[in-house]
Formats: sequence, C-alpha cells, structure tokens
Amino acid sequence: MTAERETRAVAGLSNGRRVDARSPAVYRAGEARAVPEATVARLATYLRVLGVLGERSISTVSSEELAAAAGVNSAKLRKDLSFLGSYGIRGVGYDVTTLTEEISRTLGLTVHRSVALIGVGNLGQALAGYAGFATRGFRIAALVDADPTRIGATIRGLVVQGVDDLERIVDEEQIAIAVLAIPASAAQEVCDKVVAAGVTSILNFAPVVLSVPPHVDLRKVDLAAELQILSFHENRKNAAALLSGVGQS
Amino acid sequence: MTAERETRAVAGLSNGRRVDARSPAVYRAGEARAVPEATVARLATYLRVLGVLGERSISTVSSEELAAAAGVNSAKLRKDLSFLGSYGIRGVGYDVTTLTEEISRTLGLTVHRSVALIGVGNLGQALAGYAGFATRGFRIAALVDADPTRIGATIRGLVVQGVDDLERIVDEEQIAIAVLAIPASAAQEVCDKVVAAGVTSILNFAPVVLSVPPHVDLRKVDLAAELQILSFHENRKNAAALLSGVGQS
DNA sequence: TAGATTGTTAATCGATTAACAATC
DNA sequence: TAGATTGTTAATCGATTAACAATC
Repeated sequence: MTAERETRAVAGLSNGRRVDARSPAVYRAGEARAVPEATVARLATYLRVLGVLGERSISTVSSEELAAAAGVNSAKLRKDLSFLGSYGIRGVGYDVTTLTEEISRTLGLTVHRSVALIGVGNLGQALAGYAGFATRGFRIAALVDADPTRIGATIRGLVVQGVDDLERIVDEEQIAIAVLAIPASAAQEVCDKVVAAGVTSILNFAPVVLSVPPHVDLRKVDLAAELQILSFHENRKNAAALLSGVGQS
Repeated sequence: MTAERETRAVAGLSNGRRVDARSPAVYRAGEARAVPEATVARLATYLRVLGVLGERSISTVSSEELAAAAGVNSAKLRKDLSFLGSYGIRGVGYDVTTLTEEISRTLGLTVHRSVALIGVGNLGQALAGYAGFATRGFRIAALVDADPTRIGATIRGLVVQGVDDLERIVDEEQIAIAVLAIPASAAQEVCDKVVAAGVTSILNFAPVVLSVPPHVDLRKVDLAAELQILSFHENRKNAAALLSGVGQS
C-alpha cells in the first residue's frame, strides 16, 4: 500500500506535474501536440476571458488583445495556442467561438464533468454553493462526509452521504474528480478511500502532503501557504524600504 | 490610473511572479541570498511539515526524510534551504527548531500578520472561519463588504464594515494583506479601493484578471481553473486508455 | 577514523520571450 | 498590393536534479 503509491503532491502552486515516461504521441488529443503543464494552467484563463468576449458579442480577437486581457505576454499566448493546432488567421486574429471550442475540447470540457465534494464542513459547504463551478463545466454530483452526524443532512439540494457509499456514488454518478475539503488529520485515510472508489483526479484543500498512486492526478490548494508567500514579499518590500530609507514613521 | 498600473496576475498557479529589475542585493533578508519564487512556495510546505515533526518532539531531520515528507526531491530541498543560509549539520541533518525559525523568518512570519477579508458571502464566510490561517501566522483583523445590507452584521466575532472605511481599517489594524472573496463583476473596483487604502499584497479568489500597481503583489486562487486542469488530465488519460484498448465497457 | 549527510556544482530540462518569415 | 497578425525559431532564463567534494 505504501510501496505502490507515490508522493505526487508538489510544493507551491506549480503542482500536479506529470512524471510519465510514455511517448508524447499518447498524449495527443485529436490533432494537437502534447501540451505543457504551464500552458494547460493558462488555457483555463484564456477560456474565461474568451467567455467574457463572447458575451459582449465580440467575434474576433488578436493575440495582443487576448494576451492583455489575460495578463500575459502575447508571444506566450500564441505559443500556448499553437499547441492546440493552428486556429488563428494571419492578419486577422482568432475567432472567439472557434477558439473557445478548441480550448474547451483540449481541457476535456465538452463532456460536462461530475465532481464529488468530500467534506461538508466550513469550507466544503462554501464550495458546494460556489456558482463558478457550474458555469465553468462542473456539476457537484455528490456530497460526502466521514462524520456520521452530518450524513443525511441536505445541503444545496444534495443529501450528504457516507464515505462507505463512495464506490457506489462514483459508479452511479460517473465521477472522475473529487474535491477534498476535510481536516488534515483525516485526509490521507479519506483520500485512500476516494482512490479505491475509482476517482482518478483529486483537488486537495487539506494542508497535508497526500500520497496517491501514479494513475491519479493530484493538485492542491493551500490557503495559508498563499498568504505566507505574500508575507515573504511583504517582508522583502519592507527590508528594501528600510535600506533605501523610505517609509519610516 | 490605467497607465500607472500593471497587469500582474499570471495564469495558472505559478502566479505572483516578481518582475522587478532592482539589484538582487536589495532582496536579501538578513544574511540570506535572493530566494527564487519556486523556492518560496515550497518553504511554506517545509514549514508545515516541520511543525508536525516538532509536535512529535523530533529534534533532527535529514534532507532525505524532510524531502520525503514534503513530497519533493531531496536535492531540491537542500538547494531550497541553501538560499536561507547554511543551517544543516553535515553527517547529522537539520535541527527542527532552528530550521523552523529560519524559514519563519524568511517568510516574514516572526511578526504576526493582520489580514483584511473583503467579501463575506459564501466563500468569504468560510474563509473567515478557516482555522488554518491563525495556526500558520495570520489573524483576520477585519471583515469588509461592499453590500450595504451586510454591513453591521457580526461574523465570527467581527463586525462587517463598509469599503469606505478601508483606509481607516488598514491604518488602525496595520493591514498589509487583503483577501478578496468578492464577485468577479465588482473585483477590479474593490481591488482599486483596497490598494488605495494602502494594502500591498492581495490574494484574489474572484475569477478575473486584476490590475494592480507594481508595488502591489498579487496572487490568485481560481477554483474552477483547478478543476479544468484536472479535467485536461482526465481527458488525456481517457484518450491514452482508448488508444491502448483499456477500460472499454 | 568511518559513516553519514550537507551544500554546491554542473548538466539538463522546461518555460519565456523577442524577432521575424509566412501569409491572410 | 499594403498592412496586420499569426506561428515558429532561437536565444535566454529559471528550475530541477544527479553527483560528489566537503565536513560533521
């Protein structure tokens, strides 16, 4: 059990990196080339910005415009999009609808995805009510908690179920992705059950390093770590201000 | 107002990168060298793991052990720690207490930091109750909301205040960091007010690209984007399974 | 001293970006 | 055709990691 699984969580925010040695050809979805991890993360932002443009009935956008709206360098944007194929028109730009479709396809969002939310405490309930999931391709199909006192409660129209029902839930609701919003102390144990039930992608909010088998993708969101990174920069800015004699009161 | 500010949000999770041209020497805190951004993000994880070791009264840890617990390569760990100075003992390892102190110092956590939470809706209330902030060096010192109907309410012992009071709050509570848990539609406007009030670090949960002046550090957490990145990998895994003829039912 | 482990070097890898030929 | 903009090249930069000399 410990030997067969591998620690996949990577520190910081550039986590979820794949460490797979198979041929790049296996990774091709449709006619596209293998997409770098850094590019994948940005595609989600481009898709969001394109959605706003589409709502405004803007039909065409240049790499310069789209890059500015997404907060990235335009060369980087063009390189990112080039991994999906050649969907731009020289001298014109990109068709908003076409590009939206192609990015959606690359991100696997043409099938709507069902997600299981594990843990309905403080954070879990907030995530259960987060409208941004639904608008961007995800349906929370099940709420699960390990605490018996919470099982049976109805939250946002869903009945909270027990971890023992995970296998059935994952099967019935065709769930591939689980969100873990549980205490650090229970996280590895519950994670193991989620994996055993057939989930192959996990988003972990518990501040703990989880171990999962190689076929499972793991990403994490460490809220306090985000603040600590900002704290580092505050510290640096203050040290710089002191050295230059600025901001003393 | 638009010319003086710069789009700092970077797509994906490797955001918050500094793009500053000043001398590396300015960045030195104490005797340490300039710390790479990727290293800073991992320091938060090391600190968390060291906390667990300390609770278990473990006094010394080798880079191999600490790296395994943090889910990283041991060479990477040693390189990361080398940016802080030379705190290990050859043939022995690292003293847990010393290393905890040095990382805390580097991350600017030796001063407890007050944070303003902007937006007390669904997600904001969950963040207000998140115990992990307090245990890792942050005190939520103020709750703020732009919605007049929410102002005056008491949440977790704090009275919700209006955005017009931001300047006074930031000054009185010595707030350098703000967490934005507000709708995308209001985010840039509120962000501008937060910056005008004197906040120099922002953690943004709104799914929108924010623009801030160069002296402000901005990080973002895009929850739906996290799921979209996992969706990409699900898609890839399914495509690979189809090609190899596995998992057909 | 012998064994263990750090801190650093150097090779490698992946990501970024300016520049520009291709082309609409 | 002339102007605009893409897609790609190649240089550069930053991050990762194996290997090992230094040293406790």
